[in-house]
Amino acid sequence: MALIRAVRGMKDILPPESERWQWVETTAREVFRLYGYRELRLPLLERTELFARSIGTDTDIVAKEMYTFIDRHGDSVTLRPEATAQVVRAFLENRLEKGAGVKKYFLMGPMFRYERPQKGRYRQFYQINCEALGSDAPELDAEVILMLWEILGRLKLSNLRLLVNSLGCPECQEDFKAKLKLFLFSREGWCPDCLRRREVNPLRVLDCKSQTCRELLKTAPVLKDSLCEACSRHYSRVLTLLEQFGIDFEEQPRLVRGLDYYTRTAFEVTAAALGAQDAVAGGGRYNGLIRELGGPDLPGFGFAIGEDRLLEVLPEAEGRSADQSVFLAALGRSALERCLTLVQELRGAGLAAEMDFDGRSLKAQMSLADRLGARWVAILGDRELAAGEIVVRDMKSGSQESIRIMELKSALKNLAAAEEGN
RNA sequence: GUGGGCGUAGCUCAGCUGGUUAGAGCACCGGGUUGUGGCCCCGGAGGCCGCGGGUUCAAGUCCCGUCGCUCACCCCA
Repeated sequence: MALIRAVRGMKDILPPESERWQWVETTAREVFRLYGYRELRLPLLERTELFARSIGTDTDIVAKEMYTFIDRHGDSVTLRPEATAQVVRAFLENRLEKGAGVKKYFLMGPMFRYERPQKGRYRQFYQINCEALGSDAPELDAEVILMLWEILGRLKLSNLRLLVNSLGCPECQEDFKAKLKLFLFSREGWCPDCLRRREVNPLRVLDCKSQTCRELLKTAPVLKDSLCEACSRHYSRVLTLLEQFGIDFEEQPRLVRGLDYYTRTAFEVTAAALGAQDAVAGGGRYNGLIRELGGPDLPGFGFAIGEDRLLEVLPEAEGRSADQSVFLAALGRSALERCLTLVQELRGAGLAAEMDFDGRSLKAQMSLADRLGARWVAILGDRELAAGEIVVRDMKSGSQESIRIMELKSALKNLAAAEEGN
């Protein structure tokens, strides 16, 4: 019978890889805590109109990549393709704007987009999201980017590039789009995709990968020149702060974002090792979004880390759990009985402890302990039982000694603590 | 949605121009004597060669189709 396979574009995350995921998430949580960000846990399913209204009907995400279906009640619902829209929805629905100061949230979990899978792109993929609502200060932009940088740094990621740009406010964008369109239609030789883009979404021509388009774009108008006074000041303040924070960044005047709601600061973190899908994180400011979704006119800033991609560039050695576990090897029936309670005592003391119930030979149990990655093995046979002792073996060094059974718990705790100190 | 590459053991892969019972390394199970893992030695189990059809005396090998994986385009985290 043919086995049932996972749905296309969706993958299982298994040990030991899952431990690396935990480590990434734990690290991010810790940094979020330091900066005052608190966790939001939101549904995977939202009403379809939420994404249509926020992301933009003409974007690819909404036009052809959403998992949308009609539920049993006849409502159109969609598996979230990104997080910002639903964070804003929850923010408004729960009246969180009444809170004090800048509202800072993070969220992690799966997102869904119906795309053709490839390296670094899955139909169910994971994001670590961060959103700060309620301030338009350039200091906030810079601080959030700094926080992202802190997370990436703690994860020992290197060879990353931070690309920054400003998309301006809707007025600047209007002005720029007009100039750009004029330019695009005054030149010949665009690739077929760009011929389409210059009609539908001219900004996207700017990051076309085709060689000929790039050549043509060299004389294209630059967003920066179309920024209004206020947007321009905001942008340069952000850049100054990033410099002060000692963050290496590159201005990327052609960086645009695929979602309609972005304004002013936009940024992306890329990793060359990833191949075509090289953005590990991306984000920016979205000053009109909250009002667009029916709320007050509040500004917002946020980013998303592509967790799957991040894991691909995470150094191999990082995030592996250290082996600190104990294996109890019992010889004979009565020893096994004694071990059953001992193993629980160890766990009660916070030590990871396991044993075998099948009455295998000591050799087999030692071998098992080794393969399970036990750091220490405690051996209990008739001889030890009679003497009230137990043998503790260090699996790394191979040395072992006999101690009182009563002292097992404290002895192992000391060993584990000593290990931790190194 | 479009294009390229690839489907042989749990994993990574050999298998020459079609020719007998399809191989290796790693992993797994057992053994190398009495109560001690890793290393070494010996043995074992494990494959409708993705699936369907065709050509042929003969197909893992050639042809067609199909499904899947993968990389790239598109788009994005």
